[in-house]
This record gives sequence, C-alpha cells and structure tokens, in this order.
Amino acid sequence: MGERRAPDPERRLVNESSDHRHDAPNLEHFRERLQEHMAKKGLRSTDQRRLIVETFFAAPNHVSIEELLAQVREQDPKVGYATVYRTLKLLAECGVAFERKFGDGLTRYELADDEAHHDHLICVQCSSITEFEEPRIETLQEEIAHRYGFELRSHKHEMYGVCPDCLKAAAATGKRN
Amino acid sequence: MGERRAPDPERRLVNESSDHRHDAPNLEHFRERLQEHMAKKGLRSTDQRRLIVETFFAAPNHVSIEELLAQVREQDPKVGYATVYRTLKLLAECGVAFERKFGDGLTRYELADDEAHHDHLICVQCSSITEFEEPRIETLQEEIAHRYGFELRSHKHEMYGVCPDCLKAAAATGKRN
DNA sequence: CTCATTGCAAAATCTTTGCACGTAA
DNA sequence: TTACGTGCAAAGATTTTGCAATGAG
Repeated sequence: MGERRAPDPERRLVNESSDHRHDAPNLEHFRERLQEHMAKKGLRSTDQRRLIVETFFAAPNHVSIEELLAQVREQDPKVGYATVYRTLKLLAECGVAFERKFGDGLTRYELADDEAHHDHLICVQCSSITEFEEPRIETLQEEIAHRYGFELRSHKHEMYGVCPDCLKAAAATGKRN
Repeated sequence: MGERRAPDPERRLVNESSDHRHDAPNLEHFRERLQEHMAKKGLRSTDQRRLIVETFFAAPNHVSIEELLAQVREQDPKVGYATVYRTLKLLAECGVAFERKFGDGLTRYELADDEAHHDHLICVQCSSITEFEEPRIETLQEEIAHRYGFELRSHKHEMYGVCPDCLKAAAATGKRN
C-alpha cells in the first residue's frame, strides 16, 4: 500500500529558514486583544488555554496542531487535541493568529503580526519555509483588486521551488532533478 | 465513516466570474501529453478515463472532484469517486492539470495551461473565483526567489476579499460588515 | 491470457462535535 | 452556583486503498 497521509516523518520537518519574529513581536498587544475578545464573549481563562496560548507564542512560526500539541504535552500530558484545535480557532477568531494551509493537508498557525506583510517561499524538497516581504507586490495587489472592483481583505502568496541548501545537495549528488 | 454527502451547500457554490478558457486552450496538446504519459507507463485507455478527461476539459475551471463526478455521472452513473480521484491525479502527474487547494478543504483542478500565468481573486462571501494576470508580479517573484537563492518552480497567489456583487448587495442591505 | 482498471466499501487522516464531568467566576 | 471548558471518543469530511471482478491489449 502506498504512503498514507502522515506516515512520513519528513513531512513535519519544517526547517524554519527565517524564523525570527520580526524584532519584538508585540506579545502584550496580542494578549490584550485575546483578553478583550474573551471578556466580550464571556469566555474563561483556564490553565489549558493559557498553556496553549503561551506555547503558541513561544513556538516557531507556522506550527501545526500536532507540533503544538506535542509541545503543550511536555508541560501537561493530559491536554487533548480538541482543546488545542478549539484554542487555536479562538486565536484565529480574535485576530491573534492566522490559519495557513499550505498544500500538505496540515493546518498551520502563525502569529497575526499585522505589521509584517510577509509571504512564503516553500521548498518542494525539504519543506522549509522562508518568509519574505515585498512592498511592491502589496502595492500591485491593491491595484489589481481595485481593477476588479474587489475590496481586499487578505491574501496568500506562496512561491514553491528548491531552496539553496537542496540545490547545493542536488548539485553535489550529481544533478538529478 | 460511510456516506459523506455535503451538508453545506454553500461551500460548493462557486460562481466562476471569469470562466473563459484563455482563447483556445490547446486541448489537442494536452491530449497528446496525456497519451504519451500513458504509453510510457503502460497505462490503458478506458471508457471511464476518457469520459472523465473529456468532462474535465469541458468543465468550468477550478472544478472540485464532486462537481466533476456529478458531471461525469450524467453520462455514466456508475462511475465511482475513486476513479475520478485517480484520473485527476493522473492528469496532475503528467502536467495536464494543476491541483489547487483554496482554504475550504476541497481540492480543485484546473487546466495546466502553461501560457497563462494567472492567479486568483476569491470572494470571501460568495466564493466566486476571478482570475487575473499581472506580469509585473511575475517579474517581482523571480526577483525575490533569486534574492533568496531559490529556484522557482511554481507559485500560488490568492487574494481574498469582497467581490463587486457582494459589495453592492451589502450596500443595498444597509452596510453590515 | 495477463495485468491494469474499476467500483465498492473500508481505511486513513485531519478536524469537529457530543457528552459527562470538572471548574472559573 | 452556573454555564463554560475539558478530555475522550465518536462522528464528519475528504482522499486513498484493498480486493474481487472486469476488460483492454
């Protein structure tokens, strides 16, 4: 039988090539936004939620639920996935996190971090994710949206290719591919 | 497990706003490419495959498996989804179709149509999909890939917003949102 | 005849949900 | 006290696969 969806450990090996959090991500700001949202909706602050949220804040960008759950369970092994799913949905709802679905069937989450309009370069061989920013593309996007009468809300710009490391490796092996 | 009929009809309501096929998509070229691929792999030409492939060629762009299956079953009600999945995977393998995953959990397929490097504007309210082309963005993409030492293979550029029709509707209703 | 292909149902995978119990406020 | 939250397991939703039967070459 062929590969099933996640028997392949390589798939979650996401080498965050540019993993910095944009000099001082304003976590306090996000904590406030979350608290506000929870207050408004009458939601409660629990040990699990706090743990999951802080783990998310500390995690590398583009964490998958699985990765996050693993991290969370190091602190408290009894946390279930449902709670992680629900908490991240909550973060997404109040604009603290973005849901990202790259083509591999996993949902990843990233800090909303409005300031940084970055997009992604994804290596088709090693799955590493590199962020980039390009204001000129942002400008063109607005121009295009306007051209079609759209009111722009968000965008997703992903470029797939072979990263420098994999190119080097391929060259060393003898240029297959 | 078992039957999974769509519970949410809205999700598959994809109004193709710009549904043209870029003046004369060279179907003959794609048929040849497919035949070649099949010959090389010793694959066989069956009624179902031919039906599915031709239905795909005739379908609006960005068809989901379900939509395609429905179309196919109008001709031959006995075709199963597995066959459609397998056939579209085949088309993707030999470069005749692209797999597209917009964020709604459905996989859609589109004619490869190399010539037209179009991207997508997606309405967050009615899910309509509009294609656009912008050579200046293509150029910038190459520039960025080069900047990071990537060898670019493909890209995905999706802009999410509210389409003119929904904006009009919203304005008429009284500017919610 | 041989082996790829099909249709069906079951499995696999990721995500959501129902429910009884726990717990923040 | 009173809903909301949690964990678990079961259900959902989409895609893939095993298998016996079918059919192309």
